[in-house]
Amino acid sequence: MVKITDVARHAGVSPSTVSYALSGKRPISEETRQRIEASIRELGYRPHAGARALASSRSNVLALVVPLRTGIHVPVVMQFAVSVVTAARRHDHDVLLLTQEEGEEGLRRVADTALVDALIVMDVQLHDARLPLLRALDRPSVLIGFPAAAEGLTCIDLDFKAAGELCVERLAGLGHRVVALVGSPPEVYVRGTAFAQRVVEGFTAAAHRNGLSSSVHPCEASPAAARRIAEQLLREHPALTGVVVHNEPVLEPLIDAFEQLGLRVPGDLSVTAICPDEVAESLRVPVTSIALPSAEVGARAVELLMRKLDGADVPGATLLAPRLTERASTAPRNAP
Amino acid sequence: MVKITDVARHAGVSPSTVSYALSGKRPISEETRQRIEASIRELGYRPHAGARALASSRSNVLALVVPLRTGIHVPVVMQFAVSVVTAARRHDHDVLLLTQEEGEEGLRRVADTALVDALIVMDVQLHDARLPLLRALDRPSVLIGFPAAAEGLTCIDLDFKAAGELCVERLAGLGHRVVALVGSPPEVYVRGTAFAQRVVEGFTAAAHRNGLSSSVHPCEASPAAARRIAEQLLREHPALTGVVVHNEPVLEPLIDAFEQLGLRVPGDLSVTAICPDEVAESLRVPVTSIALPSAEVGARAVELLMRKLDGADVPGATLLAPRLTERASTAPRNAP
DNA sequence: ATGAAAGCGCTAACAA
DNA sequence: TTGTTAGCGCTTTCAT
Repeated sequence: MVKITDVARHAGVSPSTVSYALSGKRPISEETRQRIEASIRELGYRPHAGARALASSRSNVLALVVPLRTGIHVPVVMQFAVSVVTAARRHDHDVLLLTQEEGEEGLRRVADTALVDALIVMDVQLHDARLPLLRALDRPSVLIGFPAAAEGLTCIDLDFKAAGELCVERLAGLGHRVVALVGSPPEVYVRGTAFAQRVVEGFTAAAHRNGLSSSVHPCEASPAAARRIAEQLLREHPALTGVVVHNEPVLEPLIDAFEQLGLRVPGDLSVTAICPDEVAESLRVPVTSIALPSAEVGARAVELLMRKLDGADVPGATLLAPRLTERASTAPRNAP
Repeated sequence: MVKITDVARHAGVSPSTVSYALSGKRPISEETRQRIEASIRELGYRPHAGARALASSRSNVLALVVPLRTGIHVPVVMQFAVSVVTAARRHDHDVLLLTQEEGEEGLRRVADTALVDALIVMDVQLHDARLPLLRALDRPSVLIGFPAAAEGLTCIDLDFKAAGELCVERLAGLGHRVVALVGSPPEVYVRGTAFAQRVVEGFTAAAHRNGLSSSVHPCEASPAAARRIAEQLLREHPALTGVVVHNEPVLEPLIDAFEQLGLRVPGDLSVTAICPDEVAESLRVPVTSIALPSAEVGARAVELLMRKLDGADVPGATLLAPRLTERASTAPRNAP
């Protein structure tokens, strides 16, 4: 194995000069730098990661904790992971993959052994058991998602309020005047500041702003519940022509129910959803939707972490702008 | 930070004794071990990963290279990655995530900097550009998939021949007497020892063994080609009642074509496929299929790597037994 | 602009 | 069964 002293000897300089040439942490004369670079190439030198980590107390590795829960959309996770790796590489860092399963002990282990410099935690729950630990660790972290109490933590996620707004704006733009939100199961709204509530806020505010008649309907995640909601909507809001769905499992049965009740999508009813693109695309009627911008979330999470590692202050909350993808479930309102 | 000397002092022993107590590389008296363990707990000691790696020239980290190619089934990759992490942890190793995108330079980097001890490479192509590098690296690797020339490499994959056989056996067991294989595009068969050919071998051998009439049909990955094959099969093999499909993108259009031609699946025609479970499940008619056992492949790949790291010899080729999942596309042959 | 030298925290000979 | 000690290869003060 070729080491830094070999390079130093070959280039006729001291090891520290090679080190500084590599890190750029102090000025090196152009000529010396050239010689060093030539020696490095010629000898095929690669600094030993462990030695570096030991001497500099920086491993240049980030931990990424991925969820295993069923109900999480796997392609979203994968896309996210890839974007984290890509972004990390741009900053000369690598990514260590941890599974949720490892739990708090896993986080503590990679942090306390100095195996990683910082952590990215996906799928953060409202009352996540890992929060106290993340606050206590001596290395920075970024959470994907917002827990109920985010003080002292750095979080990033889709701007769900803006997403709710955007869905309504699009429906309004298509001429719809009566809209409904089919939301998450009731219990989701109960436990404090949830992203589900943010959707409701955005939905309601935008409906108001646009002078639309609107209503909000929490919905259990079952086909039967979807069917009931569809019937209720037709009964109570006969003029309804626009629906926003923020409840993945219910999306398909809901559309089916509407059609069985004699409403064509998008002929009689326009539907927009907040859900992964894979879900929206794969439905019988591909649904106009807003997805979590996973690649952007990953890249931004890494940027935040890098700034924290540089000792800079970063915002505690980062909200990403929603992007709506037009598909087959939306159309202009029929002439009355 | 608490270090090994702190633990040693606290326990009244030397640092090396603590080290040996931790690694088990030499016998420690029960009493001493107890004292050391107590000190470790009390002080909250965690060995520094970088220092360890430097002193022992083992990082206890494996690299996992995941594909980005479109056409690769993402859930399969993810499931595989999770099983690699889980298996690695059982052997006290962590997993560094690399993307295909990083290419050979990425492999060389993590190997030459001693960031990882060994590598797992997914989605190995028949003539993979990384093969020479993997052979030349000073650390062991395991490939998922078989390249055309696998000498000097350790590979693992589904036993595609056995998969071809198993499909036929199932159809034969259901009473089918005339079967066809709709295979990969023709060019796949041209370029040497491919997994596609292994399927053909198994299919043909099993058909023979069971006294079935059989035929093999390479097929382009397009709906039009699927349609043509369907028509051709009906024309040339009117008694056909069993089809094996080893061509993912063609699966759905092929079944559609059969039904448009008046054949019910599985009423008139039984279909089995070799494809990811996600694909098989999501079709209009869920298809009886054999999937790549990703979790098992991941776990086995790690085991192989561990044995190589221990200096043991391992087989160059590991073939995993296929497992067939019964779904809605197969039924006993109609009484004639 | 460069060099000398002291560690970083651990492992593994070598000794006893 | 345990201790002593010399590195592992690099970074970073402190000097010059």
